[in-house]
Amino acid sequence: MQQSFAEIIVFHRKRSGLSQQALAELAGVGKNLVYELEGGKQTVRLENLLKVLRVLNIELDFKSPLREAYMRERADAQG
Amino acid sequence: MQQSFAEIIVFHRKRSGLSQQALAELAGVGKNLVYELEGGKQTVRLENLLKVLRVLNIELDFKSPLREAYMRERADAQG
DNA sequence: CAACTTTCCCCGGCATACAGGGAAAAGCGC
DNA sequence: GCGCTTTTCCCTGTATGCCGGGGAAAGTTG
Repeated sequence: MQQSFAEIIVFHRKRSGLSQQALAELAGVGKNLVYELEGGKQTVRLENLLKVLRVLNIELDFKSPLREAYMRERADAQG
Repeated sequence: MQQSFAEIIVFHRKRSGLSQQALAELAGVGKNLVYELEGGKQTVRLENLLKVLRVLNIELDFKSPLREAYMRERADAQG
């Protein structure tokens, strides 16, 4: 894929002029979690990653070869 | 924007002809985790979500308004 | 250099995600 | 109806993610 979420988080945080502590508070997580997230730790809870991404206005997207077929089926089912 | 990872996982798993148990084994996680993942549980470890997505050939992508600026900066720094 | 902010990295303790077993219910073909 | 497979949902022990505090190191500003 692209860069790790770690890099992206650091970049967005700094662009927002936030310290790790400030980001943590806005996201409602502990300061250590932000630190670990930025270190690329993968054993974090999805919930907490999402909280941080939300504050930084970053969205998560899924990609797969079957994705288009999925969209077609849904559109089909719903009209 | 898109569907939850839960829906996507179910869809891809069924398309692969796998049972929850089989997917769990391929991903190296417990069967209950697959069950919870498909139920949309957000308190799972990112690591485990990624393991399952990998088996199903689903990639994660990040999107943000600042993303382009990020890419430019990187390209700039590297070449 | 001094003063201040931020980041790094440790710890102690609590909360909870996880694996795996089991059993009832649901689905599916015959 | 009867089998067989799969899914749903419970339980329990263990592992570990998380928080808050703190202090050293690194960075920033003057």
